[in-house]
Amino acid sequence: MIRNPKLRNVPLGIQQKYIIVTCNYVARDLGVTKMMSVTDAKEKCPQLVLVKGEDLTHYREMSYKVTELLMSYCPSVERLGFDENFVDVTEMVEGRLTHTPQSDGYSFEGHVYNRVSADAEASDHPRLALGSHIAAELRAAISSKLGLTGCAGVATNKLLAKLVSGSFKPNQQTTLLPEDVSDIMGRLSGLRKVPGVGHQTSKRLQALGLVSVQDLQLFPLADLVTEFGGSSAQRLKNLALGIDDSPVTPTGAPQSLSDEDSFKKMSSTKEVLQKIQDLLSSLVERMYKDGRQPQTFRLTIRRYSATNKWFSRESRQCPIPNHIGQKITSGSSDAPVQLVTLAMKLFHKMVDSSAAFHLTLISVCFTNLQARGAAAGGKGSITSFFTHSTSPRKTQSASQNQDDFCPSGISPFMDHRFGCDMEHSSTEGMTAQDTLQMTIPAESPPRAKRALHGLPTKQSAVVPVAAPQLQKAACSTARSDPNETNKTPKLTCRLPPNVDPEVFGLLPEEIQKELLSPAYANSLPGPPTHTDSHSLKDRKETVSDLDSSDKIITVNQQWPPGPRAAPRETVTEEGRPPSPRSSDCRFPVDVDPEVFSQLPPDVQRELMSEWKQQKPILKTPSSRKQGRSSVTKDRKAAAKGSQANSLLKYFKPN
DNA sequence: AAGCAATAG
DNA sequence: GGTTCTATTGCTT
Repeated sequence: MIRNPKLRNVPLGIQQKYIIVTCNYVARDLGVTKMMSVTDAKEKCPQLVLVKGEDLTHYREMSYKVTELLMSYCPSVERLGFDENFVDVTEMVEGRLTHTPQSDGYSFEGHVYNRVSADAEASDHPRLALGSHIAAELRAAISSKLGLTGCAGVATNKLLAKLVSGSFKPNQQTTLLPEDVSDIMGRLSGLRKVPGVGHQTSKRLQALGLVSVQDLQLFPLADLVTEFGGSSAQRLKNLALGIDDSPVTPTGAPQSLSDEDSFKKMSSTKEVLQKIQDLLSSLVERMYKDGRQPQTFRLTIRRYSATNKWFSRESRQCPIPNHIGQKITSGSSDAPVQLVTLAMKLFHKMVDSSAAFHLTLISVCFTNLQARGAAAGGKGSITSFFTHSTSPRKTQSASQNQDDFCPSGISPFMDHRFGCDMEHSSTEGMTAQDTLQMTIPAESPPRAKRALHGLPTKQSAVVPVAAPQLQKAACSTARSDPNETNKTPKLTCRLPPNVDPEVFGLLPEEIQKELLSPAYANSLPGPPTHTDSHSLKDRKETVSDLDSSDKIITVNQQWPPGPRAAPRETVTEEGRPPSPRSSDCRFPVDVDPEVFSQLPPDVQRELMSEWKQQKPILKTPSSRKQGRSSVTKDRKAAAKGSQANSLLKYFKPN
């Protein structure tokens, strides 16, 4: 993520608190590792340049840009953290397969695992070969449009795509052939290396005497079942065999937004209140920009205990009353105050503030995010607390449903998956790694007959992408002065409903006055009070300053032309989208192809992806297993429909 | 629906 | 195996 060319050849680490959470390759070569303490890192590498990274805003934004870009090519994108994406490219592959002449020889783009020359195999694996080309195209797009580099892995399922993506490291891609599944799994140094096997699981497996992947492959399923239960046992065994039938589940807009901070010690409720206020003011701002209305609020803490070092997290949550939720959505300046009140109630459910306590972390979280009806009163009228970064973009509710644009010839074959893994370098002091993963059908329409070392006929591919990290430049404005947290007991009798007198007493005087002003007396929507209207604006200005300054370059290391060579905002992009794309999707009947062809390429691509997306959304339910809890089951599908508006914000930049 | 555990980057 | 700051899913009550 650090794009400053001057930092490119300098050891760089991203610091959160006293930890180096990640670092560039220069630093790694000098002995710095991820999660190393700052002290150790500086010892190993005194020249190490550190960049603060606690604020994830810029990483998150860039991360979603990558996901959006991928979705514009293929809607089936599943995020994994901020820097990896799985893409199921099965349909793209099938589309290209049917539209390309048989006589065309296939070849692989990038590396092929365990192969030096794979040309011979390409015709044996036309889908994987096509997937490798798609992966290369996606990486090229990410590079040219976002200035990020990274790796990709192409394989027949998510597990394999992820594993193979790291085979050639930086900024390369590799494809895994089915005949090498057993090899790649067998080479893993231990069970812990299997994605999906975390620390706890590997400990339990070790207790059964299982250490290597082979141990697990050979272990009787029945014995595994007694330890883990049926479904977990089968899944674990499958993972060891390189079998993963989990679908690429489109991630869509986030299901929760949270903000947290950790510290050595916090032991007074005054500090707690202040911290919660700070966290909430930035969280509420994010929530407002999101546009959805949160239905539940959660507060979590981590306590320190002398005997047991760190105690795990505890949380309490509660519904958010509608009138408060609406204040968030509308940008009302007293939303944070109301929420602080809620939060303090939750806090007191966990902590007896009359006794001593020692907290090391506080987190606030909004969940159960509900898309607003595009209805009345919208946020357009409220201008106070925050400023809008995005104007109410095209609320095109049009054509929600035209289902049949995609190649009808694609029946539910197996899916191939392609995985890519990308390492990017970017702006100012940071490096991040992104991974793209893609899925593609492996065997074609005719059923796969080959047993591929125990692999199911189902295949998919995944490509990873990296998200850059930008240094945060501005803090959100702190609204209160801790020193003025004096009580004003006499005023409590006039407090509006929903305001806890005790909490009120701890609030800064300014806020107290605000609460007591006529505007709040009857807890009505109230006139815009813009006491804090500068908070967001400051942030935006900072960002654009960075964008236009010489220090932030949108180009990464690999681009010879110095700074800002890559058009970033200038999405004019005349490039390639048109030709390859048109074979992947058909026009709706009411679109004149000639007119379409004259649209700017990026508009073409966007329209294409919109049309294509109708399908997968409707298709999703069928690919999800039925019979589960029903509530969780079609959450994603439901979200797709009802959250269409907010999804635009995430997946349709301007 | 609430709270926590596990996994992941 | 925990450190940071997130985010998701599944289990249990």
